[in-house]
Formats: sequence, structure tokens, C-alpha cells
Amino acid sequence: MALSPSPADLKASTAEEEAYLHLQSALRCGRYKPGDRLIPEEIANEIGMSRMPVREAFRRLASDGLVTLRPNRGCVVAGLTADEICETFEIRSVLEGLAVRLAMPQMNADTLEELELLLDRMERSGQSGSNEWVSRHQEFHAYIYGLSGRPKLIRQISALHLVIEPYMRIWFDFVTKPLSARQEHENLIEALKSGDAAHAEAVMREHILGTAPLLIEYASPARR
Amino acid sequence: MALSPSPADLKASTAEEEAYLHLQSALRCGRYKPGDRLIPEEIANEIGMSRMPVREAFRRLASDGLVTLRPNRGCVVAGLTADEICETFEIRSVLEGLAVRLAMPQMNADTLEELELLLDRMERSGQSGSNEWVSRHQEFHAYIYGLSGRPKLIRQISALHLVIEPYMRIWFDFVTKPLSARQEHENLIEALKSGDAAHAEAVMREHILGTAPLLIEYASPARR
DNA sequence: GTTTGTATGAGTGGATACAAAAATCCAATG
DNA sequence: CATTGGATTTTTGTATCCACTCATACAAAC
Repeated sequence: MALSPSPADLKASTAEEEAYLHLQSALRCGRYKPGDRLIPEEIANEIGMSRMPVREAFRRLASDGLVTLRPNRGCVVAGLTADEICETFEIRSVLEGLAVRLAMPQMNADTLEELELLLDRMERSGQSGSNEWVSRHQEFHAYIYGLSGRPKLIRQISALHLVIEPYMRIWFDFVTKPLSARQEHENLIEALKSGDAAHAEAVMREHILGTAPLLIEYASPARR
Repeated sequence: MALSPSPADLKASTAEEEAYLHLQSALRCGRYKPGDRLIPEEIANEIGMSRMPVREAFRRLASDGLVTLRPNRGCVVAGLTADEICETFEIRSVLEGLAVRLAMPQMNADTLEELELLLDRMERSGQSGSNEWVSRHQEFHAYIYGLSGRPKLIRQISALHLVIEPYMRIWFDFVTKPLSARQEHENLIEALKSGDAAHAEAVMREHILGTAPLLIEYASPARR
């Protein structure tokens, strides 16, 4: 009955943590769909614990925006409307724009080479399906905003990436291989090389804002 | 023993909600200081419930960044280091900058008049102590970013205001009456009147970034 | 006098038990 | 046949209990 612990659950120090990681990875890969109701008891049985830690995991997921929690009527998987996807990308654009600006001092031959490497890896993973590509794409962005050295900023951006991940998958599955993406990210690296922080910030903003309409086109009819 | 329900607790529909609001308002007004340990049992007794809902409230406070929660070693009030205050203001600057830009279409004679009114109210509350002034100041900002019509953005900004509120208090208590603040906010309204979204965004960014060093000066020696 | 070991107690995490609220079902009524 | 009212079932929310962890204090050894 109980599944063997999935890779994400291995380093959980408490039951709540285990439940949280379990649900997060299930949501990320789209095992639960928006609108699905999550029953504490079911999940608890699945991973061999009582409902209590699962409830607490729900709360964390709710503040991540991955589920919605209403008093006395349980926990449902949160989907994003087209408007909400748009809003999320607006927020991402300014936060990652800020991150790039702050990361500029860290840009040098080494870091730029690493970025080219990540971009190649992303490109090559295009054949291996949406799962792989989306992960590599997030890695690329994460490397950049990671260089900002701002823990809170990094956390917030990561949280946003988590929320939009399922929609990125859907999108990628439709277009099979976003050729434009390669060029987009090349431009980004070019801007980083320029050394002009304000310019890099602007390019990042536009890069992110430009992605939103593409996603909405495919993700919107899927739900709501 | 149990205190009469403070104003913030009136509309709580669950015990968890009541605990959350209770702790939030206690933290906002600085009743607990950074580093203080919060013992579930004590809090539970204070407001007449068991530890369980209090524990769940802790988790929400933790994801708001108001407390820190470590496995098996409880809940401590989170303070911000000077660096963290700075980072928070950096994030605020781009988020509120975005909000202003998006709010521009809503600016008209009515909304601008309302803003002047809020500014006057803030000005006049300067005598009534830091409590009052900080609330009015947040109201002023909230009105602007509220006009953006972006729910998620509004939530994120509000969360940041919550975290820095105690530091704003400390700062205000020291300087008694920030004369420059009046001018700063006048400038802001002026930029809104200009109708130039990009300019308004830039002014808001600078307004917020300019505040951070003032706070750090006074808030930093207080803790850490 | 410093360090290491051990006992004790407070505090945390989780499971079970219990209470309250919603959802569901079914019958009675218009 | 749709609608409403109420009883039953399901699910959520809270309380209590137990097991385990960690911190502190004291004691023994070096």
C-alpha cells in the first residue's frame, strides 16, 4: 500500500517535512490537478503517518500558493487563471530583474562560462521531454539569481518558479521545442557580458514578460 | 487569567486563526522581541486553547518570516540583521515600483485627492506617537499599491510591510518627527500626477531605497 | 580547575480520541 | 417533479496523551 519513499523524501527530519516534500513533488510533476481535493487521511495513509503532520504540510503549501485552504472545507490544489499567470510573471520580472542587477558584480569569465554550459545542457535536454527541459531551464535562471547573494530574494523567486512549473510543462509539451528560447537566453548572457547592470535588468524583465503570453495561450484552456 | 480578546481577534473563525492574529499583532507592536522563545503552552493558556492550533499558527508566522522554526527546538521571534533590512527594502522597492506602474491608469482627480488626504492624516498623526504614524504611513502606501489591482502583488508587499513594521517604530521613536518624510511623499504624489508610469516607478523605488539607511542607523544597534 | 559523563526535566512532534461543522441522502411536502 | 427540512455520514478542527529530543545541572574523572 505505502509507496517506497520517493527521492525527494529522503532527507526529511520530521514527518511534516516528509509530507511537505512528498506533496510538493507530486504537485510539481502534476500528479494532482488544479481543483483536486486533497484528503488528509488518504495522504497520511499513503506515506504512513497520521493526518496531523499532513495538515501542517498543507499550511506550508498554502503559503507557497500551491494549494488553497478554507476553514472547515479542506484543501484543494490551486490553479492559476490566465490573469494570475500574468501577474506571477510580472512579479517574477521585477524580482529577477533586481536579482540580475545585484548579480552583476559577480559576473566574470568563470560564471559566464558556467552559464553557457547550463544553456547548452538546457538545449540538449530538449529531446528528453518537458520534465528535463523545465528543470534545466529553472537551473539556468536559478544560477543567475543565486549570484545575487540575497537569501530572501532567492527564496521568493524560487517560490514563484515552483508555482508556474506545471504550466511551463504544459507549454513545452505543446510546442515540443521552443527554438526562440535559445536565442532569448543567448541575448540574456550577452547583456550580462555587457557589464551594464541597468541594461541587464531590463533585458531580464523583457525576457520574462515575453514568456507569459506564450504560456497563457496553451495553459489557459486547460483549466478555468 | 485569559486576556479579553484584543481587537484583532474578533473575526477569527477558527482557533488557529485567532492564535495567528493574536501573535501577529503582538509581534507587530513589539510585545515580543527578536530572539524571544515562544512556548506553545504559554500562548495557548493566554488565549484559552490547546497547543495544537498555536503550533499551526507558528507555521504561518514562520512563512511570513516573523518567527523562525527549527525542528525539536521550538519557535523564536525572528529579527532582521542590517543586511536583511536592506534586502527587504530592495525587494520592496521593485515590488512597490511595479505596483505604482500598474496603478497609474487608476490615477485621477478622486484617487489623487484621497492620497493627499491620507498624507495629511499621516502628517497630523505625527504627534500621536510612532504607533499611529506607522499605521498611517502604511495606509498611504497600501492605498497606492492597492490601486494596482494585483492580488498576489498586494499580498507580497503587505507581508514585507509587516516584517519591517517594528523597525519603522523604533526609527520613528528616535527621530520623533521625520520632516523629510512629508517632502518625500509629496514628491511621490507629484510623480503620480505626471502620468509618466516609468517615472513614477523610479520615484517610488528611490523613495523606498532611501528609507532603508535611515532605519538601519537606528534599528541596527538594537539587536544582533 | 577543566572536562566529560549522566540524570532529570522541560518542550517538541506525532497519534489517537473527541467535538463540531459540512456534505450527503432521503423522505415529506407543495 | 422540484424543493425543502432534517437525519446520517463524512470530514475537519481541537484536545489530550505518549514517546522522544534536547538542554541544563550536577557529579565524576582527569
